[in-house]
Amino acid sequence: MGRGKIEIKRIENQSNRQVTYTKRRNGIIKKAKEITVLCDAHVSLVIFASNGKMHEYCSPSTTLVDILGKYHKQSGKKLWDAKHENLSNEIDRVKKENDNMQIELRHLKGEDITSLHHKELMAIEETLENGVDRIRKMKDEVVNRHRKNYQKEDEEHKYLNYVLNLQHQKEMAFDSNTRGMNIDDGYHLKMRGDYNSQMPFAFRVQPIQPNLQERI
Amino acid sequence: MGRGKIEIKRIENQSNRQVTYTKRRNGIIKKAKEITVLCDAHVSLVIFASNGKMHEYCSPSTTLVDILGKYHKQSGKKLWDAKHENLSNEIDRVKKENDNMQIELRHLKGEDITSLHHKELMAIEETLENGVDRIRKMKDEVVNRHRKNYQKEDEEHKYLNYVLNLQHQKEMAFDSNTRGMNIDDGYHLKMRGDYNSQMPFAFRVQPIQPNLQERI
DNA sequence: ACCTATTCATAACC
DNA sequence: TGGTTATGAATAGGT
Repeated sequence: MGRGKIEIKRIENQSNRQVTYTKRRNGIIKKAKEITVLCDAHVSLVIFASNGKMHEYCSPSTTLVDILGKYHKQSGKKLWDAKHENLSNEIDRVKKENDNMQIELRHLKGEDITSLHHKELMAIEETLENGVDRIRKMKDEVVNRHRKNYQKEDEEHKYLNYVLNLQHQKEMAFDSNTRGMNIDDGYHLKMRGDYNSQMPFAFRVQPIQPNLQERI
Repeated sequence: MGRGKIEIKRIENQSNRQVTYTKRRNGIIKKAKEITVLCDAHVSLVIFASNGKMHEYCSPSTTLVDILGKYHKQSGKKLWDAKHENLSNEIDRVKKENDNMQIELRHLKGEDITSLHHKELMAIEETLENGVDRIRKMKDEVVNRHRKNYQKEDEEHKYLNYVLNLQHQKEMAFDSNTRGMNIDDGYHLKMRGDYNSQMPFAFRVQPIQPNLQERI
């Protein structure tokens, strides 16, 4: 139902999927409400979108817990015990995963390696060498990026200083002139044109080597 | 949708209500299945008819219990007791540990490092360098140990060969003597004292360079 | 249960 | 995100 028929299979386009999800979710909840009213049924509906967001509907004058209680009686499935067991299994599974990762981590750090065979040691060494390569490349990239930023900021800072200084000089000159003094020593004549070539040397941008030990 | 529009209010006619219930229940369950597939949502649907009969739908690869677990987390409503909560907490804890290790592992392998600061990259690099050092030392140790073992075994093997050979020679000599022949060519005179210095050169242990690519 | 006129839900488009 | 509309789907009422 819609402008075209669609196959019932996962919608690949992410935003289409989201839109369809919202519309259909509303549709289902509407239907759930209707059936509760029309047929006085009791409905519990819990929907999780793929992004993890939850929506629920529960028929009025009931609660999910009530429904679950009834479910428990009717189905004979013991939700609590099952829940228990599930959780325990989940814990075991995750812990095992944990252990494996722990071991891998230790190996990469060169710990607990006495019992390893040569082939295994070689594999670990390769992984480590790859890692070092990548890390070093990224480090270089970070340093370069930072250096560029720093230069840019420094340049701006120097320029600002220069402009402020110039303004100050002018104010000084103005003050002197109002008092009948002339402090034009030829210095001010240079203060036109592009700021970089005519700026006093002290204000020009210098290549900087930042302290690499500091946080960047 | 039907031959006529109906108001959404309780259907008074018992059998109409029953029929409508069945039709709509199927409709809702179908919709639930569809949204599950189309949008990979997770759905839990429990319906009780007014006569008390229950029907449920739960998206595949999930269980009602799972859904309830997620429900519990999202809504904060406590559906079960402290025991379960403890287990849930344990899972959360272990999973978090998992995530952290996962991240550390990735970093050591040089993955997902674009957002890291320089200081962090340095720390990782150091860890990796330490790891490489240790792994290489262990590798050397393994190779040396293996070489020694190999030499030792080889030595024993050669010695055994020598002894067997010697015995064979004696038997040959014995055989010859019994037939009145003398095959003592001076060779046997050397066969006393330590076996190594007096062994024919071909039997002496040679340093061996094993193929390091093979499993040791 | 099945049928079908009718209403409804919604896919595509904006 | 929210509104519109052409179209296919769901279903009310009848058999």
